[in-house]
Amino acid sequence: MTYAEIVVNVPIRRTFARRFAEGPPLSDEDGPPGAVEPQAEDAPSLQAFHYSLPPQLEGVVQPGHLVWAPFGAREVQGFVLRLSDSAPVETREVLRLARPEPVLTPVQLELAAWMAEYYIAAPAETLKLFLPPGLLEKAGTGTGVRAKRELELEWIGPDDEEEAYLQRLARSTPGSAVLAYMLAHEGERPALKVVQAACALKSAQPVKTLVDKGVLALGDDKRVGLALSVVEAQETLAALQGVDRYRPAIAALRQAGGPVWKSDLPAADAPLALLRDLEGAGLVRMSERTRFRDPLAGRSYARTTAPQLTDEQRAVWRVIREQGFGDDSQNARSGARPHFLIHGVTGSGKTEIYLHAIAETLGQGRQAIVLVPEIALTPQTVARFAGRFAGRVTVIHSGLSSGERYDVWRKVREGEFDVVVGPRSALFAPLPRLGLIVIDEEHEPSYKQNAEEWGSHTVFYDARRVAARLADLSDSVLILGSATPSLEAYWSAQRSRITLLEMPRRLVGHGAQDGTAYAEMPPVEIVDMRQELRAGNRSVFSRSLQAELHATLDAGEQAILFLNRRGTNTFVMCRDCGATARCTRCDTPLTYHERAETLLCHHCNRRYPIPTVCSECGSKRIKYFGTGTQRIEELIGEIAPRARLMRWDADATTGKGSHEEILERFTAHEADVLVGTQMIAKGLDLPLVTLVGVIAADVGLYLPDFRSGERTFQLLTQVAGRAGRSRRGGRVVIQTYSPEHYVIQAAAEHHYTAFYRREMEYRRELGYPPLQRMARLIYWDKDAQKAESMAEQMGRQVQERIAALGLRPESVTVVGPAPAYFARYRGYYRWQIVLSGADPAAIVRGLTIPFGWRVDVDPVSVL
DNA sequence: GCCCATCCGTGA
DNA sequence: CACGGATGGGCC
Repeated sequence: MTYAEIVVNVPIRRTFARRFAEGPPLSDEDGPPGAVEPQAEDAPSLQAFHYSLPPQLEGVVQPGHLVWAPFGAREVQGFVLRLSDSAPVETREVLRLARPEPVLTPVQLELAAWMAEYYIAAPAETLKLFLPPGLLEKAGTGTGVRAKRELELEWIGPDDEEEAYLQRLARSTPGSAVLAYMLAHEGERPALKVVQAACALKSAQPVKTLVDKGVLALGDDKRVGLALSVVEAQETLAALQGVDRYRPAIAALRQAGGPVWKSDLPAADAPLALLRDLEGAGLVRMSERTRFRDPLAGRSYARTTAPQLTDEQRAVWRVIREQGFGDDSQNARSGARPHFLIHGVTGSGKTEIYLHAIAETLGQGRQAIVLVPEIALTPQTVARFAGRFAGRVTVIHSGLSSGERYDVWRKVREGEFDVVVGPRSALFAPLPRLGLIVIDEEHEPSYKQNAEEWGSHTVFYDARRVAARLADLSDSVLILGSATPSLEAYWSAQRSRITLLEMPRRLVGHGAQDGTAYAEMPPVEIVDMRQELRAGNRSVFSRSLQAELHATLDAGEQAILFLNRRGTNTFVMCRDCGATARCTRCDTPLTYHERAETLLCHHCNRRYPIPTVCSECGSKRIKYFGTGTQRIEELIGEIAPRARLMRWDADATTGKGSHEEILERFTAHEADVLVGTQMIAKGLDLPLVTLVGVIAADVGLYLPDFRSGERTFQLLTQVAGRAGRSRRGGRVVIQTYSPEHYVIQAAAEHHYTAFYRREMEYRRELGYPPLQRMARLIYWDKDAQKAESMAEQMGRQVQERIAALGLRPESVTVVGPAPAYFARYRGYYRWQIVLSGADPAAIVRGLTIPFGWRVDVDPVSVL
């Protein structure tokens, strides 16, 4: 007897969920003031159940299959997780397959199991990451998201005799037949049925339509008569018989030169009845077909060919081709292909290497996943891949509807696409013959599913880690690329787990690879803002930055000013009692946004009215301190009124496509100065930019997080890389209060390895990753007392567990239980326990974890 | 989701 | 003590 463990979607009660299953936050916003907690309500959740296989399904049902199974009084869909020879409970029988092919590949199943183990998550939850979106919605009845069917139209009429066809068509329409009959019997009031019969109509609909239009009048005795004068009725008939109303649809259909979806025609030009007329006249073929909701629909990409590689690119590519794609590579490393890290400065041409690797992969009949940070997922990025491999590339991004997502998933599963470009979650695309994974901008924290996030996530995975595992399971090549690699990746490269490939030189201009001109990295000046103060300059702009800014404007060039703080003023304080305006839910200081006329919590996004009196002492003397990007705009107006300004931050880019719009306008030199937050740091190529100013390099540097140095270095390096990407050259001014700090020094010298060595010393000293591993337990609760007591309880359990494992005290460090750095968020009190050591996850694995706790293995931050 | 067992209020 | 509505657990 074979048994199957099946994961079915069993909605569980929300009140129940709040206490035992999911994370605390279930809605994004608090309800209105005084709102009661939501009533019992069911929320979806996957759970595993055991079934037996009937004889006819023995050997047919495999792990990964979607099947129908009895569940209570209902039939539900479920995924076969694994097969076994025994079951721990009495079982019922699987009914039948829901789809002939398994929905998940064996590699995906194995990866899901590995993730559950590694990230200490429920197997069903990791499995869910791989499932087609919406497939298990509506209690597993499969009625959620499905393929879309729509009418497809194709012009099949003759090219020249159109007019004749149209005339016949016009006369044959039911409406005109009815009206013609009524005109012929003018003065009479024939019964409805008589008209119907005379016109050979199956229904009274055309008559009713004419009544609705006020052409005919319907009496209460089911008799109809003309409601218009004879002349008016004749005009109406002429219009009805006229061919003009068909013309727009016909023109559109003929112009298309092939099949067209009905919804792609302007709705007013092509109502269904009109199209049916055309079909009836044999001019159009209509068929209902499954329509693929293509995220790249409506975009055409210029087909591009591979350019000649530069010497540097050639050298890097040779290593990847020989070690990664060569026939011997499988034997070289006990079954796994090597992983590569391309450490290439901004503009060094890494993307071309990715494209070569994809071409090689496709040439071997295999497929590729390309991960990019969500913010970099612009049409330009997609175009580079879609243009090179026309028709074989699809894209996943956060803007897709669940229907589009489902269609992409299905097409990928069916092997219609060979390259999937997308953010973190694109890793779970069901490519059956995966052979390559590329992770661009590998250092980006967005590759880690953040345990801080508001939502019901339960698997806090790191796409880099998972990709490495996936590459090994699927015998794929893995290529990571970054100008500022994460310490983890670079450390792995130092220990030969990853093959390090250096691309230290940047190409000049926008993909100008003719004759290969290289540019120098821009010189960086560090300005000590303490000196500026001493010299009597109280402006946020140093004298040096002001001079450079004017020089840039004089030369007709562009500047970028970077400040990683939004808003006008970053805190609001009472002059009399010193109280600052704080978020009632997060306790963080509020930022003043002049444009929006509001105080904003940057943590939870809640808005507050601008205070007129201090909430503590009632004083009217309220002062605004601290500088954000909006204030910088104003201040530039004061020192350089001639500069045309643009701002690029989260406040300026609310609408869809506004990122692109701002970029396009700045590139077109519609502004001289771009002020922005870290958004401006990401992979832009702005040839006219010759000056980059960092207003305050220290923002974020002193946060009590082990990665704050790494983050700041990456940010500064990236921002500095925006300058001088053309032959015009460029310069960078970094303003700071800590000019001697190694992060700032190394960034100014464009010296990654100098940073790496110092940072590793610090990590080694304090036992931080990548030298030690971390696991973090976080608890949220609206009740401060309960949060504390739960944390204390967990703390005791952790200590007991450590004692039970007999670990030496120095081999594991436990920080907490203690309130997190951001101790409150959206009204929840946050407590945490951070474990570090050789394998802290092993400690967590043995714990009983009550509801409300989040387990974050390899946390990206511990704030 | 939906069924069902249980709990606890109401009113006789 | 009978009824009904709310509550919470199980379903394999």
